Amino acid sequence: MTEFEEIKKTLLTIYPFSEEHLKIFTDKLSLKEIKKKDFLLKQNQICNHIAFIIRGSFRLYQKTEQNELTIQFFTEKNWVSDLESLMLKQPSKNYIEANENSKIATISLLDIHNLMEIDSSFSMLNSLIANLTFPTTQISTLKLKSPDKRYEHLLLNNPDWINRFPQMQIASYLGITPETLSRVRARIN
Amino acid sequence: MTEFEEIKKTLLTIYPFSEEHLKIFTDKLSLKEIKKKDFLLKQNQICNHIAFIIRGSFRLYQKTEQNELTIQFFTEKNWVSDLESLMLKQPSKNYIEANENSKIATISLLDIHNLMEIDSSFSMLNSLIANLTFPTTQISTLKLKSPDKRYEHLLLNNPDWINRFPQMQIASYLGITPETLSRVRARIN
DNA sequence: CTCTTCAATTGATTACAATCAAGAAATCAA
DNA sequence: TTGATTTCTTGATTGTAATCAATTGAAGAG
Repeated sequence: MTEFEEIKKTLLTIYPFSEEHLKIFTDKLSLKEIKKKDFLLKQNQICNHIAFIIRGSFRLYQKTEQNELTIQFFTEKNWVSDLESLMLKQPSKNYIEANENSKIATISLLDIHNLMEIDSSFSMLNSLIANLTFPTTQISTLKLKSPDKRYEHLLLNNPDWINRFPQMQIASYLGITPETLSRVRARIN
Repeated sequence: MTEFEEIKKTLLTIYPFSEEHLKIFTDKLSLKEIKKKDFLLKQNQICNHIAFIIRGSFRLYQKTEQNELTIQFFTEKNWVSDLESLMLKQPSKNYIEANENSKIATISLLDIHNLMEIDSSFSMLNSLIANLTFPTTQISTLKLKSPDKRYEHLLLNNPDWINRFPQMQIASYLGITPETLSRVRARIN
């Protein structure tokens, strides 16, 4: 299972787990195929898994009256979840939708907690969960508001997103209208 | 130590710890007085503690070229820390400054991890850490941009902040200028 | 208590992104 | 492949928050 190797690699960046421990962890994983436009999570569901993206991409967003508000994108070799719902065990405000046909490996929070009881070194999996997303950066870029600056910031930090996700979604992520994004792109390129 | 009672109460909201466990936890706490304008954390320091606010308030902010950008406020009976620096063990981008003379009880992340090794029920302390702040809500309110709406949202959710923190800081938190905030207030009241 | 400094208000002007609208391009379904 | 639907681009206009500026008000130092 070469796909588990990638997962083990990400685990080793947070803690020097033994091969044995890694095996115990990966044994808890379930592989799943998710078709484009299918949901990993819907509003009001309580999120109780985290998923490693083997292939494909996802988008976390909220539905407002007449819009979708994109909070975050996730691509392969990263973990995806709704941290807030997961940790607070609350119904989610968000949708997590596959933007492409994707393959993921999921593990439940319960399993993670059980692993922690088996062996304290698994406590380090917390960092894994905590790593999921720190939107602080997003908050500051939103407030340093110039659309051009925000787009440049994206170009610098997540250049791959730009050709991978529809501009409507990128615009929503940046907190601007699609028209403005189009003009920003014309201006900058 | 009646101040520890408040802390125990917050712990019990996340997990039914025994009185004995609560004692083990509170024994790790150190009490500190922090004067107004003193720092709990400065930029580039690695945050390795979390602090319970017994009395007073704090502000987490970034310094930009010529501005301060307020990310979050914290008041008594809540935990304060820089989640990102804490979990990723990275130099912080932020300052955490006392807005008033304050009294806190701190515990190191190391101590928390040690507790987890002693007894797996302490693994539940993760939720404590995770609880620190979920800025997702902030992101959506920033994008649903009308200053009036943002202020109303604040009035609804954190009315106490409004008379407690300077309007410059509130404005920065809302991502608007002080002038605009002043006008919003005149409009709404 | 007074003086100084910093914060908040109010006004006038400007800049710029949202909105409205229409056409071009790309994506999707049959 | 074709047609239908959605997304993207480009233009013209409008609304609104930022900026600049001046005054009032509050807080802090001595």
